[in-house]
Amino acid sequence: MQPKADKRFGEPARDKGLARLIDVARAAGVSRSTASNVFNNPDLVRPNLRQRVEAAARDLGYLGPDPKGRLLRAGKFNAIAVMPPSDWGIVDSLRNPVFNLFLRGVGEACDSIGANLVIISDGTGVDGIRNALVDGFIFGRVEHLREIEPARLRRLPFAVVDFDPGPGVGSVRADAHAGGYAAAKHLLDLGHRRFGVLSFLRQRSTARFHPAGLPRGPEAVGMPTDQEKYRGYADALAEAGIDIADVPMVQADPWDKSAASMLLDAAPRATAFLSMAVMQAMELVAEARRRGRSVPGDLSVVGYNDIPEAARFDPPITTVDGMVVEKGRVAARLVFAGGPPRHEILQPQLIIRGSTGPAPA
Amino acid sequence: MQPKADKRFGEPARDKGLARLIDVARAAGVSRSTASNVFNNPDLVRPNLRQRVEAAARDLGYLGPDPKGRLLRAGKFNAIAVMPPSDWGIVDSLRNPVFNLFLRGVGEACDSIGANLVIISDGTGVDGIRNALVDGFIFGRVEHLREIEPARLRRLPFAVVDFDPGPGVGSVRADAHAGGYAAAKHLLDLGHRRFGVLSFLRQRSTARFHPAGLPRGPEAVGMPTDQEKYRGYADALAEAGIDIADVPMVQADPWDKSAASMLLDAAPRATAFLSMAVMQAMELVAEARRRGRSVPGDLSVVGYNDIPEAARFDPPITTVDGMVVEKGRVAARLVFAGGPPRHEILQPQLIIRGSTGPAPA
DNA sequence: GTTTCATTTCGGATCGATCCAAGTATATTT
DNA sequence: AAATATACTTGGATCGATCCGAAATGAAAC
Repeated sequence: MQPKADKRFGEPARDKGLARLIDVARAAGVSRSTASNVFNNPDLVRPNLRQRVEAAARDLGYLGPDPKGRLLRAGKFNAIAVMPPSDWGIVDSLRNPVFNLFLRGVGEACDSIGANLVIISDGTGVDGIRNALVDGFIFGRVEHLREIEPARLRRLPFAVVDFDPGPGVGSVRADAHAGGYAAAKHLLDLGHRRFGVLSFLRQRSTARFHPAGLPRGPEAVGMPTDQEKYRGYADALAEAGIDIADVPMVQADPWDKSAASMLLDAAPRATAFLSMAVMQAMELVAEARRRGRSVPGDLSVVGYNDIPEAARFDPPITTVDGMVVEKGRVAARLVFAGGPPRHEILQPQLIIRGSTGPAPA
Repeated sequence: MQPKADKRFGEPARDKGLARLIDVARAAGVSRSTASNVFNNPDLVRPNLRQRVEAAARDLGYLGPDPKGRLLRAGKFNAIAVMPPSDWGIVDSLRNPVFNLFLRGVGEACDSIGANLVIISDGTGVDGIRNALVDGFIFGRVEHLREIEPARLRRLPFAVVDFDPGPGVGSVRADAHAGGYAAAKHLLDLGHRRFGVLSFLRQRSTARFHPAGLPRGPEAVGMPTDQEKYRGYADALAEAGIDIADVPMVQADPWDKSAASMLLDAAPRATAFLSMAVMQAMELVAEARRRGRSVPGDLSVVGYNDIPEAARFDPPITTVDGMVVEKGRVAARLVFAGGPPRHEILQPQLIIRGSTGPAPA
């Protein structure tokens, strides 16, 4: 993904025939400081001098102070970096609809203060962090402390999402347990008692079917947040006397289209499905309909995270708003705010739409 | 959109208690150059010295050369800027599904050479261009030459999309005429003879219905590319003896949901619809179905541009692949390549899916 | 016509690093 | 052991601007 950016050095402005501030100053017969002021504090310079400098600048084709030099003094980049998850590139970040939501949140905060948004190519690579020309970092998804170590060493403000790296670092997360709980509770309230679960796989591989619940160990249900969702499901089901270990589950990569099909085969009598991803939920609904089962008549599906497409889907998908946009906003604010690191926890909201209905009699 | 980013200057590293290269060098009892080499050309430094410098760096908590200083010498940012269309912010760029496609193309090129992608907040503002810490610019959508003038003055490589600013500037565009032509031709080949057109409005306002074709003047059919699509439609229809001036058209903002409804009312007998936006096409299909008309049985719809959602839609939308991702790729390559400005023209492809079928008998 | 005070202008120092020509230590050859 | 080749190190210059205290200018006051 990164054949080490070409290191040929840019030529100095002089050699390119470009005017520098000092050239303008000389041409106008004033000092560098005065010329600088013409561009940055015009009020301090008397009109006649100012005009002379401006004329000189025009003649030399000088547009204004070079950001490089200015930057060196100012020490501020007016930009914030988003680090894509470990093994992603820029494209993956842009393509993933949920991450896109997150970027939007960050972008909103950037827009509001006029800062630029930088997506780092070399994700969590040390070089990417060391050389990024930004005032702070946002880590889109982190699994290990060591991924954020270089940022801490650079002593730039940064924030981490969906991962609590301890007291020294700002972080935002959504209460995925509450989100999962709400999703399952909704289906229970509608009278459903036979469930199926669609979950992420941590590593890329083909879909797997688990006839009886959660295999043990950390690798089990995807990312830590997915494990929280799972426990949220489990707790809600438990209240209705259902042991989630008895609920069939398919684990699959989001791109794996066979997952929906596999789950419907595996849980032929289930009427309620909990999906940890809204894309998988849509795929499940589509597959169910292809098989002639009506949604939400015969079966109900709840997704997780709310992308715009879910609302346009036929039927519109009932899903949990995982507060992803808000997460981006908050993360950016944590970085811009400076100050002592804070930890924010957001509350997901269930959004009831058309993919869920009463359990069939 | 931009309350002028806070200009407080970052403090010098010294004052923050941060070590600089020179501090490390002093602590290790070597020259700055040698210390620099330890980080950049370790092979040049004998092991014992190197270890001394590394130890000193560790003791002082120095991670490596500060990108600011390095940058000043190197003159290269290893980043490329995307300028959102004039009145957009970062959020708008990320939200718009077609622009997102474009960003992906740019991102792909960035990933391949390990460069960062910067989305500029102050779109075409002069300051945004003047101060951006990037090696080149890509203008996502430009309507006036003056918008790119600051970039030209900065003498950084840049490329423009869907707009031909003349020989001096690199540009990429898709042949929208060909795309429009292909869309209309496809419907004609299927036997359709009664059409309706759904087009963009240039300015935000409520949907407008044009019972008889294109009003004159440049403001007529949205952006210049849309005018090309329109002429593409017109030329294809003309070959079948249909004057596009007789085809009902609704112009609307993409977000305006009333447009689909308005067009169906206005063209009750039409069986074929040409939409300049794929989102509008989906909305039109949805509305038609809501009215009990089958797609593609009773009527056919062709969109323009291919977003992933279109393929997942029920029915999958027949649309023109406007080569948006490729546009992004090419634009980025034009910028990275340097050399004399080139002008690339891409050929759109019709993608036949489920929203079009034979005209009803 | 000085003196006083506010307004402009100036030049040296600085931001943090890298390049480069020149100098010094080490290794090799004879 | 001296001469030469090679491998490391070094300090000065530089990248392009801004800051800041001091100097110069101009206006107002006496």
